[in-house]
Amino acid sequence: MPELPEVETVRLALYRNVVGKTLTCILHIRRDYIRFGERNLRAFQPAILERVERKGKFLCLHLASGMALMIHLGMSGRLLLEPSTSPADHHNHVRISVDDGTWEIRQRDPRRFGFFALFLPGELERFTSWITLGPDPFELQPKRFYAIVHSSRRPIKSLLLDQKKVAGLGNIYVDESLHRCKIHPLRLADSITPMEAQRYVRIVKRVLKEAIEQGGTSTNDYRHLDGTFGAFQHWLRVYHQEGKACKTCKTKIEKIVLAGRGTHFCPNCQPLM
DNA sequence: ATGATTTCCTGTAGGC
DNA sequence: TGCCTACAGGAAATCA
Repeated sequence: MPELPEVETVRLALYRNVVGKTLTCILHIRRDYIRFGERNLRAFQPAILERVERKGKFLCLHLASGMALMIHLGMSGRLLLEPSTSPADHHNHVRISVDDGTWEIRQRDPRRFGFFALFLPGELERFTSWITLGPDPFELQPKRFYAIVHSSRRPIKSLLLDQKKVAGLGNIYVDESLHRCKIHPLRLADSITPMEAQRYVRIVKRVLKEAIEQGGTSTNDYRHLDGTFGAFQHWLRVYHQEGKACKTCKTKIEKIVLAGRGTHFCPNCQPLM
């Protein structure tokens, strides 16, 4: 499922391939996939894509006209740049024509947990899930992070999944970062020491950076803008590794359910104190 | 107010 | 082999 590294990989690919080009028209939108801003669709006009912003797992395509296309990939979403001659299937909920129409940006999302929205100038500031996002992990200061965990008695994993606390982490990178940090996912957030908080900030940045360099994790649905696979699934230490030997201590990786999510950890490396 | 639970959706994996 | 059910999960809504 696309998390920060996957969304960032798509953002970088959009920069290399589409920024500076004109988004000509919205060819197709599945009505119940829009969720926000549907009344704006008629207002769409051709405009140059000026810049692509990522906040957490959200992508925001800023157009020279002042309009903004907001995209969330949900859990099975892909953003693909494909020739308009290649066949689109019924999972392509949004299609946008680029320049002369030889290429299209297509959002494909079988499970439809993602969304697409068109915002007119000034409307972005009222989009709650965008403006309430917590800090990006790459801009997270250890002191700020300690303040966040110190004020919550939720299990640390549940807090890390909360986009209002920290933006961009999902199930894969929470499990991976907690294992590398030797913190049990059930530990209450306010039991995290200042030293652990400092270490976590350092380690989560490193994991996310490595994942971006590997082009993200392609376990199931995620693909690059050109349809190719990411490679970070080969570097996972706990996620989807239940029953396998921990890379650090050979103990079997366990899987439990926490906050409704499959949660993977090493019971030896990550003691529940 | 806070945290836990439910809901949306469909392809896939597993059981019989 | 084929059918059926359970499961996967991001974020909003709802519940306790």
